[in-house]
Amino acid sequence: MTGKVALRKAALREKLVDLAEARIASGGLRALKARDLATEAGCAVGAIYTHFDDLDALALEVNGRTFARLGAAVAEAVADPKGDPHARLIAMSQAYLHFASQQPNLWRALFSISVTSDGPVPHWYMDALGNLLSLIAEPVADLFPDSDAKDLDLMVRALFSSVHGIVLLGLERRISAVPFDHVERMIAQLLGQVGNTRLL
Amino acid sequence: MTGKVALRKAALREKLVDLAEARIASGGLRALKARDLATEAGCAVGAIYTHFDDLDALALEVNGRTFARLGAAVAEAVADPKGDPHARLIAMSQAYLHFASQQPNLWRALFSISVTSDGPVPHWYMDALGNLLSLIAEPVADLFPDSDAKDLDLMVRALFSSVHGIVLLGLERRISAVPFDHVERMIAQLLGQVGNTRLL
DNA sequence: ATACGATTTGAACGACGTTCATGAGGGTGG
DNA sequence: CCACCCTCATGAACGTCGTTCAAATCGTAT
Repeated sequence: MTGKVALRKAALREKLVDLAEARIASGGLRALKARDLATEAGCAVGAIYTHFDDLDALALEVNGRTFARLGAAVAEAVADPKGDPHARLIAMSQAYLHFASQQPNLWRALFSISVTSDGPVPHWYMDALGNLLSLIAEPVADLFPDSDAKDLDLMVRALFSSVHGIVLLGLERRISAVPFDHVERMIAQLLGQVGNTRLL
Repeated sequence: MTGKVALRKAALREKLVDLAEARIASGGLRALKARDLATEAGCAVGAIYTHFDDLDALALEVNGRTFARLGAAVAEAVADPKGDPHARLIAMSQAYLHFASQQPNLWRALFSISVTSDGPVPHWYMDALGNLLSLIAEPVADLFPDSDAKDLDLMVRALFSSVHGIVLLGLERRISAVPFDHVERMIAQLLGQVGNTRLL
């Protein structure tokens, strides 16, 4: 039975990730403190560092979970591919907006960590982003049937970045005192413009 | 002569802002440390706090300068209003991109501080943003002559946020391994799509 | 039962932002 | 010209943070 310590170890690890997720969700990345975490988890501060290189690594683990849920939420929004390309793009974007607005701290952490940390991007990060982009690629390809793959890829990235920017600044009270449904309208307005002209 | 101490005081204040700007420019907001700053300025740590409430306030002062330069750069890009609305929008956006790419840390600080700090937004912040938005508003109004002011305002904000998002993610090596001129193309592609259809 | 190795402990370390009693030095009224 | 005052600069000190590490703990294999 080579498992008793392994089980405890795995349990503590998961508990730490759970607690870290809760703390980030409620107070943002800044609320992730080693001592608080250890106290709440019922272990010593040092124990954290037998499971994670540092707190950034722990936050990255939380980001992994968050990104998976985000991807699922967006994928679900286009699960059955009925509707014209515009409608699908808008549905995905609004799923993105809703996800971001319902858990702003977790969502923001997705993009804050990557700025901070210096190491290589984790594989799952690029994978998750790739999945998101490939979801967008289908309706975009329908909108620009005559464009080559390179232009389409740029347009997909441009649209993702655009929606991301609208959501980012839209959720920032300081910048846009814009109410929530205005953000929805901005997204719909922008995406409604796309696809009536050849690229470039 | 009620001025000798006032001069020294003003000089130190400006020196602190200069040094803070240089440190943020070279190492990001994280590189703004009270002790380093005091050492380089030739004063004691405590002196910083006679001029600024805290380091955030000092960084905010730097942001004020940065935002002014950013506004000037974008305004210069559309100084003489020849060219069609698309060309003007693209020129402004690429000025924005160039500014952000040439001083990424200062540019990022513009949007990092506002997330962190909790107080009310400084007046100059909203003013500077308003100026930027009004610059965009003119070509956008040309592109949508039949739309009402409310829709136009939303479209202006949507376009600003979109370009901001493209620049933000485009400069983030981790997310898009996209070379610089691809970012230019993404902006041109997106903006080229806008204005051929009625809004909403 | 004993010894080993992995895991946990929590005091300790260095760096950080910020504060505050103390000191120094121009501005001002006599 | 002097002495008082009051503002500003000083830098040691405080509390908090992330992180480390020698020592203790405790399954587990022999």
